[in-house]
Amino acid sequence: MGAHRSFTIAELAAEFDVTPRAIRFYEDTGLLEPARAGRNRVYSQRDRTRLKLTLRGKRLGLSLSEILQLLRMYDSEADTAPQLNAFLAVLQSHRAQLEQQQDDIRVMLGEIAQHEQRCKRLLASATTSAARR
Amino acid sequence: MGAHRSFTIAELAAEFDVTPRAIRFYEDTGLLEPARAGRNRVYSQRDRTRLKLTLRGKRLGLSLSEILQLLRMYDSEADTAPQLNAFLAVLQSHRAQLEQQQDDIRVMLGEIAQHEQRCKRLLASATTSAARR
DNA sequence: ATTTACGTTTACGTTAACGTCAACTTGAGC
DNA sequence: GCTCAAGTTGACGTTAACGTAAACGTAAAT
Repeated sequence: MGAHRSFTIAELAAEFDVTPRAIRFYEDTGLLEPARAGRNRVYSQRDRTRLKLTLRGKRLGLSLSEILQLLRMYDSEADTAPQLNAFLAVLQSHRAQLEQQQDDIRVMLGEIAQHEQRCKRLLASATTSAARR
Repeated sequence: MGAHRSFTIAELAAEFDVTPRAIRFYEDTGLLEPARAGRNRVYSQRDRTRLKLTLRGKRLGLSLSEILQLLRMYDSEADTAPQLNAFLAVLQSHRAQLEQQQDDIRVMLGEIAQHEQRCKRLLASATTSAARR
């Protein structure tokens, strides 16, 4: 149960901490396709999932149109060999980009760790020299 | 030797595959501070490094102003305890964000792997069924 | 009956990050 | 002396991703 619950725009907005305006905007770009109850939008579990994927894509710096391409690819029924090969090519380049980001992150985390060490050393020496008085 | 080489705008543009316009724009925002030879810009190793850091930040989805803050923090001489603690707080939140991104990437790479498997299975079965004829 | 809360559409405003001219200047080569 | 390549400074244009305000509908609560 709750398997095909539905959501209002405000519920999704609260859950994912985005504005209703943003959610409607995502619909304009094709990322979401909510049903309607009269005028009002009704979001399915599928919409919720796509919203979650959208926000994850955004955190990684993808543009909305890039995210849309991904979502479309992922639930497209590619079956011919050319289609499948094209699909694979896109996946590869996407993977390469993610791996580049992983490297970037590793390097940055390393630098952060160094700065943290330095800060803590300085703080420690500051308090001990204060304590000596 | 080459230890404090200098660079023209075109050299940096070629090396990092960005336009001179972008590089000048980064200067406007404060990210770069090239010296001048008459009117012309002369970039030092330091500028080159900052450009590299800038582009890495961009790949991770940071805005130019965020990158500027980081660069400033990293070569600021914080020495009082309040400054150091503020510094540490920023580092922590930055680290948290990077770790979030790491998670996002892990999940996405997992999904990509699944799709790649599926594609390859389908391609294999397509060729074998073709070969059977 | 009328606030109040939540939703809608339409439309214009805004910020970031450059792209794209246009109109020079300047040094190197012919 | 002239051209050409590379650089310069404005200044305006563009795209993405919403924010914001106006004007309205509707259902529930007082």
